[in-house]
Amino acid sequence: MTDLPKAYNPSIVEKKWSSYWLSTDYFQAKIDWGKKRFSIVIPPPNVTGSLHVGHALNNTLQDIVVRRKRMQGYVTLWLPGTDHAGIATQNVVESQLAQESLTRDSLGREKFIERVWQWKETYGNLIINQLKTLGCSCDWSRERFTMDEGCSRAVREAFVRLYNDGLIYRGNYIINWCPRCLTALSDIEVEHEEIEGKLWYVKYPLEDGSSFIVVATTRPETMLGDTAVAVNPNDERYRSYVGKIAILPLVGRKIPIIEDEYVDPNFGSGALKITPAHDLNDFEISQRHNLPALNIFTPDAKVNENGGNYCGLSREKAREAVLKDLKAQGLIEKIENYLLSLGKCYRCDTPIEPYYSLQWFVKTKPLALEAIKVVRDGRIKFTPKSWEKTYFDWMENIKDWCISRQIWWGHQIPVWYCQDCNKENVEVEKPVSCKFCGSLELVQESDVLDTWFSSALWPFSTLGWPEKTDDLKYFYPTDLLVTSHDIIFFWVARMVMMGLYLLKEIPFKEVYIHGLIRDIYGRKMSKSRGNVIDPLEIINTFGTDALRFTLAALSVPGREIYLSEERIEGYRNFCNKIWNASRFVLMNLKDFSPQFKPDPSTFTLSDRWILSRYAKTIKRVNQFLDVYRFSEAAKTLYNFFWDDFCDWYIELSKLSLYNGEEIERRKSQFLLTYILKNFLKLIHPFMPFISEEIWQKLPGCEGDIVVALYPEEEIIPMDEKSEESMEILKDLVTAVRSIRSQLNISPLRKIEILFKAPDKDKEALLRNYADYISFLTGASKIGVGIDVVKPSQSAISIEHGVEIFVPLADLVDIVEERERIGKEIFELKKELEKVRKKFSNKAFLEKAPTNIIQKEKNKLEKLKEKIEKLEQIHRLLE
RNA sequence: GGGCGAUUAGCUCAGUGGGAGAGCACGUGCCUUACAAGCACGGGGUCAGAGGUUCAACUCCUCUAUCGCCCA
Repeated sequence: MTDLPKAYNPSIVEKKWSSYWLSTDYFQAKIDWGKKRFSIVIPPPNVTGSLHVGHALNNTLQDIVVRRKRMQGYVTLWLPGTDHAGIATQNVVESQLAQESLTRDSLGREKFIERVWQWKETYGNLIINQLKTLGCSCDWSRERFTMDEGCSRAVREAFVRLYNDGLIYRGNYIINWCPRCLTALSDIEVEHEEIEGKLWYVKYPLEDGSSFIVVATTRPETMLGDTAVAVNPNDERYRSYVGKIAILPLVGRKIPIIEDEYVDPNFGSGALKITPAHDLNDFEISQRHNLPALNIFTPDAKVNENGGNYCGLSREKAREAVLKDLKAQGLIEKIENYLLSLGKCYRCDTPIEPYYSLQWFVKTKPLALEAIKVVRDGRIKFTPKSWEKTYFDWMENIKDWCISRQIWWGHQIPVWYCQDCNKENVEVEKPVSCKFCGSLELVQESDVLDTWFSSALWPFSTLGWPEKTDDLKYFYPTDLLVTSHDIIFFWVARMVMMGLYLLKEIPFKEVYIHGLIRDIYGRKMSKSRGNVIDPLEIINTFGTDALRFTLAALSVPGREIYLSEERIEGYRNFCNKIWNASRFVLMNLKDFSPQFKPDPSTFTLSDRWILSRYAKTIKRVNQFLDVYRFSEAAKTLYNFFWDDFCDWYIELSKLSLYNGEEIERRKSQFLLTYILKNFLKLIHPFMPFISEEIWQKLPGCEGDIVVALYPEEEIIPMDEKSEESMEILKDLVTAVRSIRSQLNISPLRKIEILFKAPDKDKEALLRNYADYISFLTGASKIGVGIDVVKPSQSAISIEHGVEIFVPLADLVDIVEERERIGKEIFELKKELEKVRKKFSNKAFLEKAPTNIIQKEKNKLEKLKEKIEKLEQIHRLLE
């Protein structure tokens, strides 16, 4: 007897194998120039906190790919690591400080950064441990961090090269400023939200006192920084105003009225107030007309000294005050409701302030050209392909990338300003003296780089670049990147640009884009909504394998994932099913010898059938995984195991295990073990733990499943004939069971069944496998023949032309039975009518392919035959 | 405003130019010596709407409606 418990207990099993695997070197990629290799780098999770279920999805999919490749014999590298996540991490550490009534300024830059490193140690380790809990088979000996020494060196090297090639510059521009994070952001770090706002029409008096010009604005408070009013040159209404001077209300500044093509005459009043320091479009117009840019806000978005009386007010208060004063002076003409798009910081949700300031930029157009080309050429392939369009659209309209951040946590920009000659020294390592004037007075740029700058180098900085390491030579370019569509611009696109620019080589050959996880209402998961699913909680409740399998089963390309606990529970039950089926097999291996090889000529129909089903399963699973159709692969495995193996094969194997000859029993033991063993290998990438656990218990399974050979299309042939015969038997069994169920016959009551076969073949099949049927239907006696006569009182059914009679003198209600058969005839006739209609259509016979016509003909014949038989019986019941 | 995706059983979702599927939920009967986290049987859908292409449309095309996402 086996000592397996009745229910699968994941937690013990998972801990055991997790630590066992880590004690081996299976996950370490050892360079072997003679072998094919597969490499992939992890999208490094942010060290801001713990993993969420989105990470679980991302890493499960990677692990499925990686484990299969490893089992297929590739030298497989999955390189793990974490991301320093500049602003986000700085924010969480700052709120931690706030709880101790500290601020980063009170601590000072150096102490603060120390604190962040402490945070990184804690949460970086937590994340790595969570990945291990999830079963990720990463090469932990190669773990990296975006701010470790090597990655930092790579960042400086990349910066210097870009700078020397003129692709990095510093300049005064309008950038997106977060008044809470107190830093510049790039365009894509701003999230736009449609809000209901207002459009205020404000009268600006003309200097000559003749009249007013009315401007329309959604942000009246910014008028404090206006330096012009612009109209469209073709706008007849304002022709006479152009060249005149307006007096800025509340401020009294004299500002010119200019003309510019940008102005849309149909928007608002057709006259646009120009605030160069706080609006991108205004800034561009101001550049064309040499207008000054007047900054009216402090970094935390309060009005500064340029705002006169309003100085010190927040943006919101300033708006109220300005409107109140304008109204008092009768300068508001009208107010309209208006839908406007409000930019918010992607890290803290604070409304962004367009801000004129001195920042560092990457000139992206030249980089984008190459990056577009490699995807067009198919050198990089997206799955699903539709994301390529998104990629192109963005790349083709790319804007320069603001990379400087006014925060402390990150890679400090490798630029040293000479205090004597004011020139920029841009170097990989800190220079001793100014290379222009020899001065020793050098001060490093205090800004740090955008987090995504270092992420862009991840696929090669982690392999040793800029050194020409063996790792880099062997593993670069990587084979695959698995990520979600929300960071195609942030990360994927930039890795392509940087890889091509710095290494003249793509960073990866394929990109698989999976969906985002949402809750059952389709909402994004977020901590503030309180709808996050904690993967560790799920793992505690249902087990890691159940979670992994669920995530894979829900991963349909191009679709978001709606996750619910019910679904996970269902796959937990599947784990239990695997467990118990294995338990059954193990319980029946008493005299099993792994050396025993059965003679295939002793295989019965169900043996040949399950082997054929198994062969198809291997083929389909491999085909689906090759194109990243995780859900189809998962479903194939699920259906094979539960529906074919458990529901039919195991049941039928009981015949030979319990009642068969020794040779037959041994044959069944062999096949049960064989199928189970190979199924475990097939499912191992999805369910690493339970598969390893059972593998280790099964006799004849050598070594560890982690490195067992993944089943490929085998020598085992598909056997359509056996599948067909088995289908017939299954349908007949179901028909009899259905009779039992409908007539409420107790499962304990033995019944007699008579089969009237339509031909010799079916007669032979039924005679040969009558034991299957009696076992599966609980029949005590089975009669088979071509000229069986329906017993007077019996339930009847017809499947595959076989008439099934279950004599039940006391149980069949003739009236009810007549009614039931009448109903079935009616349904069949409806079906028949549909098929007949096809044949009455001449064009169908002329144009449809012959195999389809044949198929329809068969269908027609079968329907006719079945109806005829049923009608006969129907008449008999009168 | 531009682009993308979705609309299939009560719920969550697969699927395919030629017989509408799964899981969960539901109903009925079963503690059948692997499994009640189970077994058996069953009910349930004008495949969003309209038009078109085709011998044939849930599937391809167009439009409409609703929902979601991205970009400006």
